[in-house]
Amino acid sequence: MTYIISSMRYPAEHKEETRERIIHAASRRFRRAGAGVGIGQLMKTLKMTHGGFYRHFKSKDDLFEAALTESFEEMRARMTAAIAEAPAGHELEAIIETYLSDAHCADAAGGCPVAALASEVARQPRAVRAAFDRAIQQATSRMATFMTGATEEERRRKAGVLFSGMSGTLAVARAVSDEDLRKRILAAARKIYVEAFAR
Amino acid sequence: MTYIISSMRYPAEHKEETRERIIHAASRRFRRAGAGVGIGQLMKTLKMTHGGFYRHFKSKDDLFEAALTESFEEMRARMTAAIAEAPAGHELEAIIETYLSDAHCADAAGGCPVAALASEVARQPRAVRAAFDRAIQQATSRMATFMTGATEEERRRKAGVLFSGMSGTLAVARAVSDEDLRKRILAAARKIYVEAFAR
DNA sequence: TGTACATCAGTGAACGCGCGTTCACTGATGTAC
DNA sequence: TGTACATCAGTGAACGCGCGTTCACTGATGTAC
Repeated sequence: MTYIISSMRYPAEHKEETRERIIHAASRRFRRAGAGVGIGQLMKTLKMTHGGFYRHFKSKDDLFEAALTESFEEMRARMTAAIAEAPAGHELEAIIETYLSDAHCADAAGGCPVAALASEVARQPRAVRAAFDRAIQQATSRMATFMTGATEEERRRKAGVLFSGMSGTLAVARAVSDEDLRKRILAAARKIYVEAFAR
Repeated sequence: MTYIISSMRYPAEHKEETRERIIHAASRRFRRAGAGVGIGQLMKTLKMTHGGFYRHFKSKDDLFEAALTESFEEMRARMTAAIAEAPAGHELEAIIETYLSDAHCADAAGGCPVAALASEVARQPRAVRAAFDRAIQQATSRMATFMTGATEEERRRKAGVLFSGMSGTLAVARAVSDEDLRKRILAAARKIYVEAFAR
């Protein structure tokens, strides 16, 4: 297969880099504005034209799937950072406080894809939803390591409820138009979730 | 104002009935397929043409707001029925079991608008979001009457967290493609929420 | 080193389509006399 | 009771627009010799 690689006109990284730039921009755009974002608009922000898009993805759904997966990875990295900064034994508290922070609420583009897109994912084709399954299970497993509970199964179940619950609270807080109500929703949830899961 | 009423060519109920039929169909469609549903498609299901739509609503946003409000009312009625059937003292349990039932999960069109539309409401114009605020507060107040807690404020806060949390869990369960995973998510949430709030 | 050539990421016109909204109209109805 | 008229809910053509996707092309690049 060496001859295929050696016949490439551009360095192997070039195309891959463009692909990554598209995915990255898309992952932010989709989270901010929903799955209805157009490919034309998206490529324009990258100073490219829409035609080139199809050198990288076979369809918009294909991109959506890649962008969704990247969003989960990005979220995972954010949470890893929050956990790293937390005092030992307070990791779950840090997860809850970070996830339900006013900052995360204000930053849908850089935030959790579940809070931003869950109801739209339900209407996407199978491949996208299968990617969602995998990402959700991975995130839940990870969170389970910080939960209390006698069995792995119990910790996983608690983590799943906490995660999906927090995503709903964040989605509701974002939908609300009154600034004060939004802050109260988040504050109440932080308090109750910390008491229920991290004590 | 009698002369205005007496000058109407159709009985006063006729126009109002059509308006209600549009809102009702829209509230189901939006919940099932999202805010992107077209007015043409919608009117076709009512065996009407798109042009007539504007005799009843000044814009699509106007309809969306009305449909959202109706969805909340419908949900409220469903919950009232579930509560009425519950043994005394088990009302909150009934709310949780009904909300997180497999049946509710499978019926987005007839279910909770928060689970179906929260992330899309965040991108809607102010008027729609203001209607969402009102509906959420009303639903939370209602739910608070079944919560334990020393003060009204505490009961309200708990109700808000439970409600937004359950809506997130339902949204995630719907996004998931694996039937088994979906059922496990719902079952875990029913168990944990009942233990945490209804015991 | 210099030149001819092949590759292919990206361009931009074009496609068919459905969107939200407007508007001149139709025709069933109720009212006036 | 019968007829002329006014109302207005609903029709359907038309508008400008943006969508996802295709495709002939351009032109910068690396390779071959």
